[in-house]
Amino acid sequence: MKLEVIKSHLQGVSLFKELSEEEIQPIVDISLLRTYPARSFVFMQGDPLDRVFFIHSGKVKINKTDLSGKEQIVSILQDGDMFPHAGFFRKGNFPAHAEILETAELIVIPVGEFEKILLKYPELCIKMFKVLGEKIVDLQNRLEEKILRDTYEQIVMLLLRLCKSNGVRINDQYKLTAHFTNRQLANMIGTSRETMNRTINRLRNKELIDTDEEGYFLISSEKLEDEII
Amino acid sequence: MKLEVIKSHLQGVSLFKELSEEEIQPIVDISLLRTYPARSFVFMQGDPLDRVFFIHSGKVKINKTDLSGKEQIVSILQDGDMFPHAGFFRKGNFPAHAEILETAELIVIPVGEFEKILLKYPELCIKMFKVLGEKIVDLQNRLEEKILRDTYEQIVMLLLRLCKSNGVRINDQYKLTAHFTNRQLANMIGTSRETMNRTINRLRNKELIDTDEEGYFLISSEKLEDEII
DNA sequence: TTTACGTAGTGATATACATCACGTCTCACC
DNA sequence: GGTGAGACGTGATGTATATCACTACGTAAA
Repeated sequence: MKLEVIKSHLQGVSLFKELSEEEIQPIVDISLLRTYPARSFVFMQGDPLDRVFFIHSGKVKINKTDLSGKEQIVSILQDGDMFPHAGFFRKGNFPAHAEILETAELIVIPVGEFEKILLKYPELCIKMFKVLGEKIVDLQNRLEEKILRDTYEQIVMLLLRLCKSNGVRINDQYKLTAHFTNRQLANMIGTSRETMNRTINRLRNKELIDTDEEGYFLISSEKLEDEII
Repeated sequence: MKLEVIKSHLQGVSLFKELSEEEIQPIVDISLLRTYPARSFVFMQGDPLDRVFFIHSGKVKINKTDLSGKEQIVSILQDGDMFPHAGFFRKGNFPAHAEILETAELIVIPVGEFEKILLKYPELCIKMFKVLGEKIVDLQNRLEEKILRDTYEQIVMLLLRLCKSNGVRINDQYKLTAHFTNRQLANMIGTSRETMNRTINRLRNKELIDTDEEGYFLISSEKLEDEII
C-alpha cells in the first residue's frame, strides 16, 4: 500500500529517524511520493517556497547561476537529505535551482503542514535545530576555506567534504556514491575545469585518489588530510 | 533593580521581541548581565559551547585565524544580535573567536537553559527558525559572491551588506554605526588591505561613498547597487 | 622630545590561476 | 558509419590581484 511505502521511506530520512510509530503517522498522512526524471527541475530559483522535499532515491543538484551563465553548485544531495534548509515560517522563495541528476523519488510535504508538525513535536524541533546548525557550520567552513586557502587546498578539502556527504567508507578509503565531472567539481568551489583537471591528476599521481572500474572516486582521506596541515 | 534592567535589555533583542510579559520572565530569570572590556575575548574557537550571548551594547568581532595568522572576519555584531548561531542540542565547541571591539554589555544564558526555554515556547522556536534561516541564506549568498564575483563587486556587495547589518538610514544614505579599518574590511572578504584601500578610494572618487566628520562611512546604497547589475 | 606602532596611501613586481586554443576519446543518435 | 556534443587532457598566454617596499601621518607611551 502506498502509505506504507511512504512510511518506510520517511524512516530513512535522517530528520525523522528515531521517531515513534505514532509520531511518524501524521507526517505520512500529509506526504506525497513523486518520481522526477533526470534533467527535470524540481523548482527554479525565485519560485514561491511552498513545499519541502526529502530524498528517498536519486541525486539532486542545488545550484545558482549568474547572468553570464556561470554556475555555482551549492550541493549534490542524495537519499536521506532534505531541501531547502531555509525559508520556513515566512512566505519566501526558493534561493536556488534544484535539478534532478539521476531519476529521483522525492517525498513532498506542503511547507505549511510541515511547520505545524514541527511545532507539535519538540523532538523534531531539536533535530531540526541540529540539522540547521550543521548547515551553518558547513557553510561557514566553506566560506573560510574559500577565503583563507589556495585552490589546491580548496580542492583537497572539497574532496574530504564529499567523502562525508556523498561517500561510503570501504576499508581505509571512501568511495564516492555519485559521478562527478571535472566541470561539476570546479563549479562547487569556483575554479576552472582545467585547473580542476590538472589538480585531480596531480592527486592521482600522488596516489591520494583513484577511480574504480565504474568511474567512482576512491579517496584516501587520511593521506589527503596531510595535504592541508 | 537588576532583573528589571535585564528584562528591558532582553526586549531589545530581536529574537525576543513580541514576547509577552509571562513569556519573557523565565528568560529573565536565567539571564546574567555582564560587561566585557574592549580587546577582551568572550570565548576562543574550540572552547566548549556552554553559553549563548545577546548583545545589549558594544561591538563584538567574530573571527577565525589560520596557522599563519591570516584572519577571516565572520561578522561584526552589535546590539540586538545573538551569537553563536550553531551548536545547540549537542555538546559542541565554539566555531570561532569572539573578541570585544567596543566595551560591551552582554546578556549571558547557559545553553542548556536556553534550549529548555526554546522548546517550551513554540513562538520562540518559529523566531529561531527564522533567524537561522536568514543566517543560512546570508552565508550562501556570501559564498556565491566569493565564487562568482570579482573583487570590485565583492567589495561593493560587502558595503551593501554592512548597510543592513551595521547601518542606519539617513535620508538617501546609510551611515555605518561602527568604524572599519581597511584591513578589517579586507579580512571580511579575503582580499588585501592594499586592494581594499584602492577600491574604497575609487568608490570615493565616484562619489558612491563618503566619510562623515567622525570617520563613519556614508554609503549611497541605491547608486552602489547599480555597480553590480 | 623621541620612539614605537598602527594606519592610509601608492607605485613596482611577482604569480596563481583563468582563459584560450588545441587534440583526443566516447557515446548517443540519425 | 558519420556527425555532433560532452568529456578529458595539456600547452601557451593574459591578467587580476597579492605581495613587496616605501612614504607619511597620527597617537600613545617613555
